[in-house]
Amino acid sequence: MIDSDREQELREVIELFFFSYRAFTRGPDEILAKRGLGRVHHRILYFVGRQPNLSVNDLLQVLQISKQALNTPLRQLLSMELVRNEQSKTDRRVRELRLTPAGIRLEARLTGTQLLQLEDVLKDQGKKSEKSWKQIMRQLADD
Amino acid sequence: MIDSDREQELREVIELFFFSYRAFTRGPDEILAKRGLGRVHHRILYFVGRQPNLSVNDLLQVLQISKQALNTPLRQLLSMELVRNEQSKTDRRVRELRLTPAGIRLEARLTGTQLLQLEDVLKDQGKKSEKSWKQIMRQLADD
DNA sequence: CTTTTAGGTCAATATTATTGACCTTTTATA
DNA sequence: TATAAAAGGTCAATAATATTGACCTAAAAG
Repeated sequence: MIDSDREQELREVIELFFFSYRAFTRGPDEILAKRGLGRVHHRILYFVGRQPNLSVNDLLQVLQISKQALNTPLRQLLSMELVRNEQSKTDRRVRELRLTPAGIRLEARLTGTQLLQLEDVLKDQGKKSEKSWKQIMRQLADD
Repeated sequence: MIDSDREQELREVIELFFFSYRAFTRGPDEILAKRGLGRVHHRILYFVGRQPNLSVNDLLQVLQISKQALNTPLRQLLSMELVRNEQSKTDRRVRELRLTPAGIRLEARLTGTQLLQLEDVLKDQGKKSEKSWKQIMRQLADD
């Protein structure tokens, strides 16, 4: 059992998690909405940008969605020429995904709002706080 | 413009945010799914529990969803007798929401998984890290 | 040569959300 | 007091996003 005062502190954490996550996704969401895109499109652009030549299967592992749920938004990004799709040379079943120059630009705009948000907050808090934040989040993510 | 090494550090933050949020909502989501409930039901239970006698309008402000999107899950919680709905004495247009004993128990189970997760992580990290985490999240939320 | 893997796509369905319209009850105000 | 505004509720149509199941090709692995 958790002590009641302690529980109140932890409930603050829960609420901050909820409100900050919402604030953090608002920037990209607004830009996406203007183009008729959704959060999954951003996630695809983000992870393909971070790791070029990512396979479709790897992307599915990261996003934890079904192949069919990925298919539509990925196809849209391909037909908008924001993402490219090339056959791997080592295994020709595999499609390696990369961002096109336009894809790189859109990803930079989307993620850019979040980078600015973070830079703005973290410059006030110091390197040590940032490390602590990451440690906590890493442990949560590894659950 | 943001320095490229700095950008990599901030992209780590973005990814940790994504992965930790997903891990953090998994516990309640699994319990909810067994009862045919969704994340909104948890949010209703959570915020009504935190602030008993919350009005429907106040709840809408917090959740930032439409009245119609709240209506169905709230009605379900009322008919399952997890939430109660009483006319305010000072303004009889207003319905004050409260958890029933069963609602309190379910909310405790749902939020309980998150409290345990947090307690487990934060006990390793110390009070100071916890304060830093909250500071950062508060600033993000207030954006 | 057969099986498995990677990828793709169609169809049916489910969930969750939206906007718009319309209703009652109650309070506030011109 | 008559009327406007606020709080709440609900129906309908639609949209977005997801699921599962089925089935297909191409290429690699056994």
